[in-house]
Amino acid sequence: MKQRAPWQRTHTCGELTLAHRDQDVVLNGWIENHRHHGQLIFLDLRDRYGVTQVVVDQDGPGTAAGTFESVRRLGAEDVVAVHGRVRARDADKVNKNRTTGAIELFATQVTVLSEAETPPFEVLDKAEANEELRMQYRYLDLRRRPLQEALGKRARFVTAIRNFLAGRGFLDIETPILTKSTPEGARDYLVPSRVHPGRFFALPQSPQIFKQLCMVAGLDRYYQIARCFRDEDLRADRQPEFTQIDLEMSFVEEHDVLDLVEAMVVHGMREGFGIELPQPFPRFDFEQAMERYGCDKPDLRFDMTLVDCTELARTSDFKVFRAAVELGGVVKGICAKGAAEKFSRKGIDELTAFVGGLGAKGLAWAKVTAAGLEGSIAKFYEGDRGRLLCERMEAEPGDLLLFVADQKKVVNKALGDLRLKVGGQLGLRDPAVFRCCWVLNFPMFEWNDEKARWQFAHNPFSAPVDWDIGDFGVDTANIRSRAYDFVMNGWELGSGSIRIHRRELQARVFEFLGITPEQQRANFGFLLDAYKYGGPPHGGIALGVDRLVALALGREGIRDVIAFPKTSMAYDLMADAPSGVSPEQMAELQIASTAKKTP
RNA sequence: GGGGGCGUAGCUCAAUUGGUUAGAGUACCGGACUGUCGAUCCGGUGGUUGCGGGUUCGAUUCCCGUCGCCCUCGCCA
Repeated sequence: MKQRAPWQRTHTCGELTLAHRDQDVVLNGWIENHRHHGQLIFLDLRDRYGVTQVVVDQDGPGTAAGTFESVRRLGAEDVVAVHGRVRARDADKVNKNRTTGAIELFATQVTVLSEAETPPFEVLDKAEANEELRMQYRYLDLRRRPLQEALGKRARFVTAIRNFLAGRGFLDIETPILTKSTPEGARDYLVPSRVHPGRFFALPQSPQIFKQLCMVAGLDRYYQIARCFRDEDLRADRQPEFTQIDLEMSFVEEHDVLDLVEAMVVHGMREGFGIELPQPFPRFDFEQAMERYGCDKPDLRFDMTLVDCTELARTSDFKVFRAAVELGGVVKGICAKGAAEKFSRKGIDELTAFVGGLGAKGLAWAKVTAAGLEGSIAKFYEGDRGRLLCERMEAEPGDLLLFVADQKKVVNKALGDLRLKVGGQLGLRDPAVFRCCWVLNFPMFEWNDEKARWQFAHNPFSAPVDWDIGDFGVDTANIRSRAYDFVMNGWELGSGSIRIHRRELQARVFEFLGITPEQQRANFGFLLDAYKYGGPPHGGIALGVDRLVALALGREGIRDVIAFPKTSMAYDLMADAPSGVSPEQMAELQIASTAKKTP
């Protein structure tokens, strides 16, 4: 039989019920609250599993001498062991808000395991404290239910993912944290090398190249819950270090990866959060997503798709529409079902200002009534013209129509964002509803105005849709890559591709982007070399765990699902990191700081 | 790097047009109380108004600078 010290718990603070009545038990936990009634004291004892009420009666049967006096001095967050007997409460004294509310622990002896100073903020779920303080004393904030629940479900989710992938033959393989800096992409976090003075490791922005080398190695199926590091400015959904479900498979095409990841996400969401995702996830071509939703990460919780009305506008009496078409632009609209009454003139003015901020010159609108259209474009769409427009927009009386006319890029951006805004105002973006989709065939390259050259739209290892493409310089903007994004509720949660697996093609891509053979050798030589010795066709994906968990739990940002996050200035308020180091350490590494202020 | 918001008691917040001794709730400390569960009642401690400077007879309030936190644009292949 297992040894148990006298103070150690027999049960947790979440599990005692009427089934345990009259049993002698020991609980360990933190004092969450205490209520004194003269000769009677109530303690709420908390651990990860719940809260149980402890009663200490000065003259109670079996109450050890001195117990009451010592308990009287206890306060919030003291850590104690309570010996006692489980007692059923009278019917009128049951606390229905707690799973343990039907019983209480009648204490015979209370041992103080650790005394606590008054905490800087109250460790109660309902107590408010600003985030700065909560981050500084993260270990106290972590005692509270919102964070404990987030970390608990996150762990369940990750375990489910591991089980899923392990069950399908994936190997969990660790890749280096100390690795090589590469010029493209995000800024690297650097680590100086002592034994190679003047040289630096970089922390990985992702395990990308190593997982591809795993494929060259014939490991066939790789996965890793991988920490990634990027030294860029932060947002609510970005931390300097974050976690990805990273995986790669050999001898596969897009549908193999997508099918597997879809099943994995469904499994993880179910096991981790009890969320059932509707399947299959729709798959959109990049172009199709842009046309219908105005963006490459559609929020499918509601419809309100962008409808092209360019042909109808071509012959319109409305000069703004006709002029846009004549200049090679497009006219598109969205139909907000039943929204006519929900948007006043002022509300529509606000929408106009909103799209104005996105580059649109204006917002044409009409409310659909049984008698026809009302609104800014009504007089140009009387009678049949109006009927045709409504038909095109699939609009019925009570609907609100919103149109933007401009160059395609502007229209898609303006209407795409407007769709999200109006959808939000109409309550169509329910945080308890989850809709996923895939977006495929992204452009391979995009033009960088600033640098006046083409650059990777996704990553330099994504294969072009046409394996045997001759010249990347011809019709560059229309070359598609075999890249795909996983999207949930308008959040990009994953990104991957079928990779280039032949040295010659990879080298040509680099060359097209102006990376010289010397630079290729210096930065990616080991990957190019590896392909000399037989690289299998392969592809994979990386999913952002922090964002996925935050979304599933309806949290505002990913700090709420990370145990020890950093501030938006990439600072750890609890550990005080980064910090200065001694001159000796600097000297040993043969580095010097040029910072104006020394920490 | 740019824009915006915030900073007052341990915590959450208030303080009129720039004007008396900067208040309230809560926490904390002391007292009363044998059925509370956000206990209640009585009393008390607690302030570099983030920091530095300026304007003023007088600054929490206005101005300049600075630090920190949050949001956001750029950035994040």
